[in-house]
Amino acid sequence: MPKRVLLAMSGGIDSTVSAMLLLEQGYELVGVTFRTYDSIKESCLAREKGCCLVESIMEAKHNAEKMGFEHHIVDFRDTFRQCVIGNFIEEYMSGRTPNPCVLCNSHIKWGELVRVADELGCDLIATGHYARIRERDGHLYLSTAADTHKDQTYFLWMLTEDQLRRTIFPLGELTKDQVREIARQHGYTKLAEKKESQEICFVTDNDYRSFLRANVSDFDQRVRPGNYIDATGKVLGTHQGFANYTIGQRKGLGIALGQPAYVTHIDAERNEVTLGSNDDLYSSELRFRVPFSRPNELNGQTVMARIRYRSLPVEATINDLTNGVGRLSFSAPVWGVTPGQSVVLYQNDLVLGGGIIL
RNA sequence: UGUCCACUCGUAUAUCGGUAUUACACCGGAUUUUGGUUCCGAGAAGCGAGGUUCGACUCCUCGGUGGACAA
Repeated sequence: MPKRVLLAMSGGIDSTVSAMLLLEQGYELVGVTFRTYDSIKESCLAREKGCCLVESIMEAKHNAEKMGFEHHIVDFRDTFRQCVIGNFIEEYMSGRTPNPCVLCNSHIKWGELVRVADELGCDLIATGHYARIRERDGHLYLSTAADTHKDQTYFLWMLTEDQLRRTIFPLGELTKDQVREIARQHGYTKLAEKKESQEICFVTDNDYRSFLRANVSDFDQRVRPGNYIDATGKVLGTHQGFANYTIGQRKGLGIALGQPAYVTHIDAERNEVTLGSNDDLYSSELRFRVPFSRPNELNGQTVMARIRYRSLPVEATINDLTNGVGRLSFSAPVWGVTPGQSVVLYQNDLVLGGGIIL
């Protein structure tokens, strides 16, 4: 009897091609698309048509019907708002830079997906992520995708072994080009040419600052203009409120210092934003928090640590890991350590764990 | 009121008697399932009025504005 697989479908090329592959492999498929938030983009209003979001949900449904398997649209708006958006707002309002995709993957995509899978009698769950799963010493680990440029393990590091045990990544062995080619072969030429999705899904028009203003009731009271200062505390100018900035930011500072200026530190309490040079952003150490413990003992290990998506992992040693808080010492300084972002710890292709930078 | 100094893209600056530089900001694009970074491209200026000169942002005169000093 074929195994029933619950496939998370966004309406994009990756999840659609995943469906094709799973069907070819003989799985019995059930498609599910999450309704996570409602927003309307200006660009959609301007064209007086349904928004991209609704269109993708419908496209996912149509694709599933076309391929001949059942599809469900599940309303996760409450959980999503509470968990992902809530954390997003809280982090920014504390002067940190959140990583909503990481949280969404672990809490919504997998957290809720497993529950839905159980309800629908599915043994396994699948998504169109570029990642693999590998076993070592009796434990399951995330493993980087064959297409290193598309590897998305950074956003998936919070998945637990229990979640991995029920997961399939149909695209893990493929490159993006191969995925496009498969879509074309199946007649989905338009989908193959579709632009990659990007940006935070619930933030319209790529403007998280407006989102905060619109979704934090007392935003204007809590986020007020304050001082730009340098490392010595000297006042350099006026900023628009700490929550509008992130570590390493150069554009949008609205201040001319005669040389490029970057945000090097954010103090939400004092509403101060420190500016410095590019060199000032290098550090050889960071502290991180682990929300749960992995099956292995990480303390003292030397790993490859990635402090942001699309940056090369750098060799680092894990120290003083106690009570879910640890220290990471890099063998070479890294640029732009940003509190709130994830640090993901690799050993070759395996994801050993990760943490939230403090 | 007198003397001296300054005045250049939105901001901060460079240069030169002959196409006005650079940085930041702004706009567009590339890259990217977070923020940010990076890359490419565009627009954008000589305080005003005269004069000298083939040609003035540059030199001269007057005016304006700002600053310093003097009283």
